[in-house]
Amino acid sequence: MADRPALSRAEMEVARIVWTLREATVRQVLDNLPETRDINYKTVQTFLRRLEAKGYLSSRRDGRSLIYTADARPRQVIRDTVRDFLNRLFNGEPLPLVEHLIRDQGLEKADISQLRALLNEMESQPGSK
Amino acid sequence: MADRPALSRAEMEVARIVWTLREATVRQVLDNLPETRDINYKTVQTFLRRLEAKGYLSSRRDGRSLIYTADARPRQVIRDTVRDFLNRLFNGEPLPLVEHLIRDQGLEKADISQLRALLNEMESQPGSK
DNA sequence: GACAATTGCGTACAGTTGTCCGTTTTGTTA
DNA sequence: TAACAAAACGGACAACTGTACGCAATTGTC
Repeated sequence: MADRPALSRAEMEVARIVWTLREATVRQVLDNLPETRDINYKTVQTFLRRLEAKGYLSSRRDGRSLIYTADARPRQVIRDTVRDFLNRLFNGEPLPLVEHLIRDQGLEKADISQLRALLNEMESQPGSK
Repeated sequence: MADRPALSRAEMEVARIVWTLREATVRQVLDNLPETRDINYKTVQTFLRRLEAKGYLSSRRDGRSLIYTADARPRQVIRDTVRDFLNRLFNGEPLPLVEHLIRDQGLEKADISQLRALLNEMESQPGSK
């Protein structure tokens, strides 16, 4: 697990899409960004290039295009990113953020029951770490 | 509610401390940063200066020192920051982040019951938003 | 009052980030 | 096969970030 340089906000946004799709070209990433996100093809291309340089993605050629795939383990990257966010904004404590999400970020009613189920599940199992 | 330039990660870290203390000098912010955070007095000073320039804090003089206080509404700033984070990492959906926090960020057993209580509370009330 | 400590103020600076352009290469199609 | 469209490649660049120094002014201490 090489120690890679940190991801910027925009880089993370792009990397996540590749991870979700499992693999993607510049064009596909562009198409999968939210419509509200106004961004140029070339810009996305730059981010993917940088992500590869930083060791987060690999690329292979397919005809005229490059296909990017995960190199670092996404799960771990997300965990680290969230942890950093937690440290800076919530004193490192997850619960206050959960509370904030529930109270201030419009968690739906349906989500609540799903959450409750998750809590039950957690309780029946010993700390999974 | 002026449209202020976004806060960088480090700026946010510093701003949050001022908000928590309600007001603070450079020295106080420095003292309230986590011990693991190795950072120079002058650097903190720079951040506070920039935060004022960006319209997030005001300062008033008290003898030799400057006391910084909130200018923007912290609640709103945090909400916006979390929302941005959510958009980039979790497709804008709060529930997956909550799940991540519970599963992957070591939520304690005690937290679980507290969370359950919160859920009950939410359910008894109509959407607060 | 002299000296040390503390603070503000101005300044600096390399690295990162977000954004994109111009040129070249490579499949595709008339 | 010549022309076209779509990509890559490589370069650019201003703004922002994180980090901190040096100096002067203020204040506390002996």
